[in-house]
Amino acid sequence: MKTRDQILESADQLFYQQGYEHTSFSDIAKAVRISRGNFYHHFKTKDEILHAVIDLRANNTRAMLEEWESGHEDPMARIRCYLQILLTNGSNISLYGCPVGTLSSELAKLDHASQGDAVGIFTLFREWLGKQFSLLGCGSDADALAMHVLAWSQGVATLVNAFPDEAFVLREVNHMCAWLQARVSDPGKAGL
Amino acid sequence: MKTRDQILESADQLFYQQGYEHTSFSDIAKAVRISRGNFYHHFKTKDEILHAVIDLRANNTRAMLEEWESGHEDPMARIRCYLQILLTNGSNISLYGCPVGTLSSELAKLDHASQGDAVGIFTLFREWLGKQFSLLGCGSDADALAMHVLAWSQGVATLVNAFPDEAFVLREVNHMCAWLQARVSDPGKAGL
DNA sequence: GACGAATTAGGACGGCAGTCCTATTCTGCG
DNA sequence: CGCAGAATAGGACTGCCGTCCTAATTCGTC
Repeated sequence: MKTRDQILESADQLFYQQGYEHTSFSDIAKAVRISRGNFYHHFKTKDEILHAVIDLRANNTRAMLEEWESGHEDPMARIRCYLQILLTNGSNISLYGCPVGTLSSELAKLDHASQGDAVGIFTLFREWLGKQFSLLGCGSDADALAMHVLAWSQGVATLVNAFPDEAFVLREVNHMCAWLQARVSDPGKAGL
Repeated sequence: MKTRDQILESADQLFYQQGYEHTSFSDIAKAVRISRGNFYHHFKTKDEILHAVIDLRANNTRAMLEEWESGHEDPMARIRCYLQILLTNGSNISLYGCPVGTLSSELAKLDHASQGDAVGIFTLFREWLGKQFSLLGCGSDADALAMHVLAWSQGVATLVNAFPDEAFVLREVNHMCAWLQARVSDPGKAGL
């Protein structure tokens, strides 16, 4: 495996676990077991690493979304795949929050130039969810529904990070699935 | 106004806008227009300032909750007060996110000793909301409903920070109010 | 007005951050 | 083998961080 990729992989993980600003070159160097000075050959600045990490995450996200799409014919089942991450990634989320949301929030506070790129990952989910709702015949509500699902899952991630409680996540995911079912089968009754 | 209080007020604001770690002593000194060395007389460490800021926020929160409680007889109206902050504080939230959620997330990543205190502010809202749901006759569901409302609002705050869009917040708050009404008047139909 | 305590200013300090340079080692290819 | 270019190690450099000290000033009280 190329050193550059190892750096990216470690940076990706450390940025998630410790935050971007709190992660130093030394931290990454220690993780990759490489000398500090060697970085300069692969990345000229810390911002450049961040940019590459966001790119990596975006590509991974795209691949995941495509996988869900090719794995399920039913758009509802696809959306459930999205909701399931809260459970399958539960332990990480309760420790570090959602990788997309926390990075976006941190960069917003730092007024960092890459904040837009981080939001871009949100946009991938937003448009993908919107597409699924369109396929379900939600028409002009599709984007609003996508935003609603995004917000819901973000909130659960934030809360479980504050109050680690697996039962809470399970309850909320079930609630979301039930709402999804009701909303699609009878748009009037389920609100929004 | 006492210097100590001015420091706290500025630190409170800067921690919110820039994050705890990204805010330096110099930043606060500049805001209060005080010499850097003077800090040591009021606070021995940065952690001590953070602790005092969290205390301040907790007290402000308690006061706000009591105000809502004494201002409205109807528990539903009280809960709506909570939901309204998303609108009245909309511009700050879209710029910096929720003060409670973002601080809690940051401290979780820093593995900071005060993270528990920050979560304590969440707990204030949680228990207050739970109390209102109890008064509405939700019995053993009260805490779950409180967590649900908390998660919902957190998610909206995170999303509007990523996608500044006032219409989205308005839509979600209306949705929440409608859900609240439905859930209380007919627990079975509205789910959870 | 004088004195002791509280407050303030200014800067010293050690440490680590991000950046950048240079000398050395590795690697692929004629 | 020999050589050019890539990759690596180690450390120098500047600058800011949090912390802490000391001297000067202000302030309340007798």
